[in-house]
Amino acid sequence: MLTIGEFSNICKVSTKTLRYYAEIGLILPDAINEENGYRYYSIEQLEKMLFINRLKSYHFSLEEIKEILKSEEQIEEKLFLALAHKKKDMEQKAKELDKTLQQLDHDLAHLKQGKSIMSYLEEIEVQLVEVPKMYLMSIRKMVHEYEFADEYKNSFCNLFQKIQNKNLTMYAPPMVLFHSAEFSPLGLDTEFAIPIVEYAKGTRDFTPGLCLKTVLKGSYSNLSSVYAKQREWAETKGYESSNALYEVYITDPSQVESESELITEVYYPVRKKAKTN
Amino acid sequence: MLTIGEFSNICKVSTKTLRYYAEIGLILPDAINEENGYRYYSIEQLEKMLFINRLKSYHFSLEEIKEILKSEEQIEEKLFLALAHKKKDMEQKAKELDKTLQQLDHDLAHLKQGKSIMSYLEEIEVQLVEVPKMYLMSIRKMVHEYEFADEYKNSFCNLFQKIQNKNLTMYAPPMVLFHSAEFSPLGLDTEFAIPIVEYAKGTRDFTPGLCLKTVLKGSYSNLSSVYAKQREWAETKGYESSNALYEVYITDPSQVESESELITEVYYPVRKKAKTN
DNA sequence: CTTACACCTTTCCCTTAGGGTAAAGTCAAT
DNA sequence: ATTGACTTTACCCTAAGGGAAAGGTGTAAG
Repeated sequence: MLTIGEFSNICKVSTKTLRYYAEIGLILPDAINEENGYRYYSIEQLEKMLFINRLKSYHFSLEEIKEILKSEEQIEEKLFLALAHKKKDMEQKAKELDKTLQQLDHDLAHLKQGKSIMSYLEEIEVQLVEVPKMYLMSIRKMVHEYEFADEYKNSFCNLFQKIQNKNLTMYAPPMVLFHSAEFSPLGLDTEFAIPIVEYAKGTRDFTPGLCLKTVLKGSYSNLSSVYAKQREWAETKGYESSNALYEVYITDPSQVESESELITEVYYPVRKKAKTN
Repeated sequence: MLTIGEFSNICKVSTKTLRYYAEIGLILPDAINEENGYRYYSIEQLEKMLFINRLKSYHFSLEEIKEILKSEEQIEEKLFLALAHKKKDMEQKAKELDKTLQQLDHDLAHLKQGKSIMSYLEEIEVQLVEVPKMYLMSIRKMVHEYEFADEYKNSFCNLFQKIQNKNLTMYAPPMVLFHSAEFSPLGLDTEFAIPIVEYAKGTRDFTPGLCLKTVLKGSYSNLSSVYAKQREWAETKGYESSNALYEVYITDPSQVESESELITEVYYPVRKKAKTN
């Protein structure tokens, strides 16, 4: 039998950690001296501890490791599935890390040239446009971010068929309107819509009127920069919000190879502010 | 002025987060209504918030971000240094992620063949050897892990010179002995030593005697597996520890291209256990 | 003018995976 | 018997917020 200190030295796991693992039931000492509470670990437990360390290196949470260890019968299948899943996670993470590193390089290059990191904001163009009244054929539902691409495809597939059936004419590219900006547990209140020339049953009026319009090329992560820029523009030119903003996805997010090919139009309905001074 | 909710929607940062940032002084509302405590943010703060988001995406801690924002004068230089440093961190991280992914693939392949993940343990060979008495020329000091490679080089450089000066004969490859297994704030109690044939002043006796010996090829992260294996071997064959274990670094860790080229011998001094039954 | 409802406030507890420290008890060797 | 290394429990702390509760506001519609 090994004392906690010996066990700790062999496995390179601190005694503190071992006590914690005992507390959460991950690996319990083989025996505990009733009188003084000393923990004793068996030689066989070394292998279990090494296994735990291995899983930890794969970024499993202790809860997940417990779950894997618990399954006695089908441990191999469960382990295989868990590992395969973790692999995907980690590949995703690696990809993101790579993307972030590219961004970082980009920023560093900018700085070297004496430009500010946030100078990209100045390249965001805001135009004031009058958007004519449209008829929309649309589907509105709560959508989570992760299912957005799928819903996008399904909804527009659906809408295109309806249009064909009813012999209607498309007036502009498909649009997506978000009717609430905040995230709720149900997802975002999303309306997939196609502007139609003719009025027809099942369509609705859409009259955004005067709008600030910005064309965003590339990743959606820059959306908030666009929002900010438009807000700033409105502020300095004396406009105020008149309605909920909406976005037009010129490119189909599920069809695009790289994020950099994405094209999105952001519309922010405004009106001239009444003079207050 | 923007309410916290508007500010939150534009920047895609939760109101909870904004309150937290105000609490830690990262970004304070431009104005607070004295009567009802409502926070109001200005349009100018949007850019600051976007900047914070950018830095967050580079894995800066909020504390670090605060530090960067605080420096008004030399913000560009500071930012440049910080970014360059973060870049190194992230590249290191990416490398580790890559290594872990390779390991994972390896394990998955093993599982597919129906082998257990821990089956590698069975390939760790433990031999019982009698190590003859040696004279050691050595330097002993507290060494941190991160300075190990440097200390290794310096110490052996030093020792080699001494040997040459005194005209002594090397008896075996350079060794490193760890006299305490646990980590202390001062580092590990490390002895860099070269076995010498002749007895000479400045050398010390070293008589490990009977030892379990294992040759480890590859990364040090498998050291604990070796320890565990030797312990198990000793247990089942009725041996017990007789002295502190030591390791011999056949390869110079600073000269090796890839971790997989590392060769380390682990010696675990033992004696036959007195029969207790 | 009232009411409904969305929005805002503070306060308290919870999360992960342990680290640090203190006070007190215990083991083995000298 | 003493010493020094080891062990125990108990308590507080971390980073970056999330969740919920309880109560106060703002505004738009009826």
